[in-house]
Amino acid sequence: MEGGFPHPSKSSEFSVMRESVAQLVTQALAALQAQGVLPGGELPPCKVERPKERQHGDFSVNSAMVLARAARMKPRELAERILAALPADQTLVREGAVAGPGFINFFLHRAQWLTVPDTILAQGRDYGRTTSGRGRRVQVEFVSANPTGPMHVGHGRGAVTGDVLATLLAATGFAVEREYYINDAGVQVGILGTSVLHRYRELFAPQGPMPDGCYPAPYVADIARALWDRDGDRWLAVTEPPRAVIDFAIDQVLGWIRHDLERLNIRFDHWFSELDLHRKGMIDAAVEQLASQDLIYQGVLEAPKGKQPPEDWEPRPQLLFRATRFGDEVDRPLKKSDGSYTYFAADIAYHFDKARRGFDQLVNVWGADHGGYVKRVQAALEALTGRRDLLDVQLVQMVSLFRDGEPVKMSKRGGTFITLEEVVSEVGADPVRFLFLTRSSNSRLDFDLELAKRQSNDNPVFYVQYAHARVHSLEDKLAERGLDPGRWDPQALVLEEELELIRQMSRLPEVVEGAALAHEPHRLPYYLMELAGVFHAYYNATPILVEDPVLRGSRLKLARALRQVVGNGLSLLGVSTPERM
RNA sequence: GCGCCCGUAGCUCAAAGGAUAGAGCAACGGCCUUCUAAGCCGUGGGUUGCAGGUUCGAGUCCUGCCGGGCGCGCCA
Repeated sequence: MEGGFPHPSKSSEFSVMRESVAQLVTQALAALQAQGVLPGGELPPCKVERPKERQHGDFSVNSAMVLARAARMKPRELAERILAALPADQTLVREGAVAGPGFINFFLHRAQWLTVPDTILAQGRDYGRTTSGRGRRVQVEFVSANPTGPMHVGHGRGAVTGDVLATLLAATGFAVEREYYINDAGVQVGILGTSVLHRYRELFAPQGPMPDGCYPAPYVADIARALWDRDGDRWLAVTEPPRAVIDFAIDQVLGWIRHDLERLNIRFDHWFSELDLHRKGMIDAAVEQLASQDLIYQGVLEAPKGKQPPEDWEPRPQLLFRATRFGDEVDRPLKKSDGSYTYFAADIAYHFDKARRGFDQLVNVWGADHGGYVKRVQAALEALTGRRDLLDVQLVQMVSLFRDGEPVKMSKRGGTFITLEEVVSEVGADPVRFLFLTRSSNSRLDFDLELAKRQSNDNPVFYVQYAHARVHSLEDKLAERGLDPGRWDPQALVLEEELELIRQMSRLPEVVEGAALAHEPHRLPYYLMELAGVFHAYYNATPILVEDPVLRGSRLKLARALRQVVGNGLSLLGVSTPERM
């Protein structure tokens, strides 16, 4: 970690201009260390940024401001020293200037930028990938919808978020595994079994109303009929649903869930069963380990203040985990009053198991209503593994459906509930995947079914895909007119718009890496919309298939590079790259 | 009561602690029919909820308020 830049470059491999600049500055800082201007050893981290203002150059470095204190110099003075210490024989930077409070702004040689299209085309589908993950193992757990009913759009958002995050991490050089945690134990799946059993009996004789809390939705009857098809009247005599019936129902629902995920092109490496945790004694083992660390006791929790406590609330002693030792607000219960484990207890065992599987990092994508669980799971993980930062939880806010700007009214009771499957069937996988990532996970998302289907520029998916298709139509047009592809000569590209397009195209690797490391997949769609915007503007203003073979060839290569960048970006999102639209 | 998330242009939202806070839509003004998309170009629009603090620098970090969402025990 020499020179104060967090990611020592491997720019020969990726040809990221930014890395090359970082390398240059690193050399200068090392020289200043040798001269005694800067203290030896590791320096605080500095940044190379893309300035918003063109007049601030191609790249901007903040080293002088960060290191001024250590150097006991004013930032601008130090900036001058850094500039003077740059290697003399470099061909990258045309000009370096000290500006503002002490930024060093670098203006690159035009010829350097003009090497980028060739680099992109040479790297092809690999352009955008980096190795900074260094093969470290990351597990992304996502969806994990209860196997008690069809997935809704909120699950879909979590599914896309987790899937793309996993893809981005893989593209950044991590070894990634996708995992689905099946909540096939506990009360809810029992209710599913009871509901199915009720509908099953109705196939033989009229029954009374469903017991309280059961699922009235039509899919339950579908499961009951399938159960009848397989087992006949075998379960007529039972009163409580046997495990075989529950398992049958869960399998049916999981089949739908897999199908829905498949339609979104999402596949998991592992499906992890909560029931296995119970059966294999893994919860007992985890709780015993906590007990051996004196982190478990019998205690009485206070009822939550502020709102009405539950009807049947009464203070009673229960088994508690000392989560407060690890930053949680209160100690958390491990067993219910009937003696069975809480969901939290199973989650402790589950995450303990993840840790023992040797992952360097765990990422969970959860619905925002699970936000209250983050601290306690992290607390338990820290207690069991000593690692505070092993788990990162990305909370995904809810999705609201709209149609032509009007909210879609949904009620489970009224039967107007719209499932993920219905949305995907109506608008297609591409808009769902792309549009679900057009907000930060922390923001609620409005999804307009009509907008998602629209083939026009106000639909971001169309807008980006169309940039890709446009280049292909240029190829068609080329053949149609009997033109040859011309010749590449960077000298022919003299327009500022062309340089700007190249600068934007050069950003893909840093956007991918940044989105992966920050666990913020929405950055990629935003980048692609901006890139597509720059290209569309260029395309609208500038004829590409011109008579002059040199100009034609040069602009065509630019367009082909653009197609590669947009295509790679869309592929990382799991969105198709149509050649015609 | 406590914790987490959110509060940014009329609307929906961006912005690894960086310079003069950006896009899309809407509004306003212009051009138009030309490598497929009633399209393209441009303009205006802000005390980043409020008040302090940290530092070279805060929409971003800290503290306290205001407003909204989620959660805090037997759902997962």
